[in-house]
Amino acid sequence: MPDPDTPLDFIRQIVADDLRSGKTGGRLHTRFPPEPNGYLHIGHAKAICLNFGLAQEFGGLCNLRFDDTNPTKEEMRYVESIKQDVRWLGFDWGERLYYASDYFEEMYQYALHLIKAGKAYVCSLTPEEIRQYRGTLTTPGKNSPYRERTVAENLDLFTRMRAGEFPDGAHVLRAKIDMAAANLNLRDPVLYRILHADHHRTGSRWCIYPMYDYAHPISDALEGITHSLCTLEFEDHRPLYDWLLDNLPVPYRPRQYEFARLNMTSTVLSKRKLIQLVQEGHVRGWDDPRMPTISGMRRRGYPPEAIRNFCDRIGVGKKDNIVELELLEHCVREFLNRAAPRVMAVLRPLKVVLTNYPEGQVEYLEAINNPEDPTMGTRLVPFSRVLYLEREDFMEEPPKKFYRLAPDREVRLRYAYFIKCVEVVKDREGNVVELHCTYDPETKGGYAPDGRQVKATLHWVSAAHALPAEVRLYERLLTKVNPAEEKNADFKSFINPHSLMVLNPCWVEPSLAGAAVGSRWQFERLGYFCVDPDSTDGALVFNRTVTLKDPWARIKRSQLNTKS
RNA sequence: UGGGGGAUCGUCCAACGGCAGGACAGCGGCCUUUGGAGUCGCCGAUGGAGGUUCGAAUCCUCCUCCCCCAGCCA
Repeated sequence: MPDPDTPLDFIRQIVADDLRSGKTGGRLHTRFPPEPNGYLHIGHAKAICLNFGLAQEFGGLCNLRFDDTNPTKEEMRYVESIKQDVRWLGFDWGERLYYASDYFEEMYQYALHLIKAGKAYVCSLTPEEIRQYRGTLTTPGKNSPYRERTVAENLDLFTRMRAGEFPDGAHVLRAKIDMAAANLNLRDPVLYRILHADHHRTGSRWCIYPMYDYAHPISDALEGITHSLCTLEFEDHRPLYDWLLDNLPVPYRPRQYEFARLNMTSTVLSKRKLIQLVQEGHVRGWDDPRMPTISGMRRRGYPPEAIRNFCDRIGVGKKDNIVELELLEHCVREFLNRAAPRVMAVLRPLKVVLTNYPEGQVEYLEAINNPEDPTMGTRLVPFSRVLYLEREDFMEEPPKKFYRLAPDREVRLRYAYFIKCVEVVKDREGNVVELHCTYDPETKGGYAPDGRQVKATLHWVSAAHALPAEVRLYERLLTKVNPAEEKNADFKSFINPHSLMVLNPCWVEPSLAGAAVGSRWQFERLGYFCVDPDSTDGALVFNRTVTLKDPWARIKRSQLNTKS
């Protein structure tokens, strides 16, 4: 049971009340019902955490059920990716993996029941005619001319629909409710359509397929779902959900509750738009680290713990929302700060020669793997005469508040020595290509015996020992914070042309040799990085998961702003 | 203009007739061998108008604004 001190969202409130009152026989049973027609994204993660989380918290069960009622859009590969993503997020459906298609026969029998009760009929209007007969938001619809077919005729036609006697679109089965209902969903909704299409699970066994509105309440009832949670746009469908359960001899009576779907800044979460990004090549695939998909986030290095924590923090309500991406990034940093070992890597190398360091000498310096967790131990990092430093860590004419290396200035190299820049080497165009520095042998380990201080500590790698790597940096995929706000514009015009930057070669410390694909590291002072599956034996590829918080970047920005 | 929902700091979520609180973001201090992390502080909201009440974000009335619905998609 949940901690009595933390406030419950409205769904948990309902569940707690129902459990207390015995309304559901003391049972909680939820389900996560994705359609296998695309990859799961962070919005699904919210639903997954809600449904599975509820079951965990209240001692209930949560099923994984594929809502596979439209064979023209669904594929087995999506089923597999969805299972993998749910599992990766840390949830377990036990033996309760179901498919709406498992219930096709029961659904068919229930349809027969409705027909016999005079509550469903076969309609032979064309799709276009059905639309016209439906009326509009403000005007009632008209009864279909086929509405009064006899039970016998309906039974005959529906049986023959199943038998494959008719082409796609020739007939549909409709519920007989009320063509004048203010709620369009009640204007004799279509229950079954003819689709001569192979289904990824039932093959060619069926050529009529149930609609979502018909299949969902039956699936829920068959599985004994107590609380059927869905998003707000289905609120209008609840009267139909209830109508079907009231008119069918189902073994259980579930209830539907609706919550607000997740929106995030600088992000699109509609399947249509995501599939467009993939198919038109705006990203490298469903698992592109810039994608808000679970697989994209996994590849990017977002830990499942962080995603779950994010879902806890955003809460569950009924009002439209747009959560700032920064909150997700905060959750990622928070987890990785505790979990990710630290290493040194130089993304934009600037060669530095320590002119007074003995040629050919190598020292192994002890470095702490994670200051947040001493049990993670230490490692040895090689140090020698020629190093790479981060280009950004040197400025020939340092502005105010720039504390890093500059001509004649002394800084500390992490775990190593104080060094001082004595000469700047440039090419013919005047670009800085190399620095000559001296080191102070008295400062080994990074402390000066005379007590003198430096303002900055820089990361570095030894040129002779470092491993080459490719590093991919990611920025927001979209340039608009709230893409949905721009109603008249194509979201693709907001695609950030600089969302991916590939850096190569970068140099990483040798301890990273053989780092496992998917392993997550903090590159000191730069951010968190994750080994990409594109890595090969000889060349590591890293994705930047998220940067560290960077006050200097902020100062730079404000200095730029005040100048302009 | 039909029906269904929803409005609390910039953002997300609390407060369930009794001091509007937390988180993220932003800003500032302390600390620091990561300008990281940590830590302290500041900024900052009940859509509007009436009413009920000793007392209203919460109850009532009216108004305003936002979202969803006219697939044989889910």
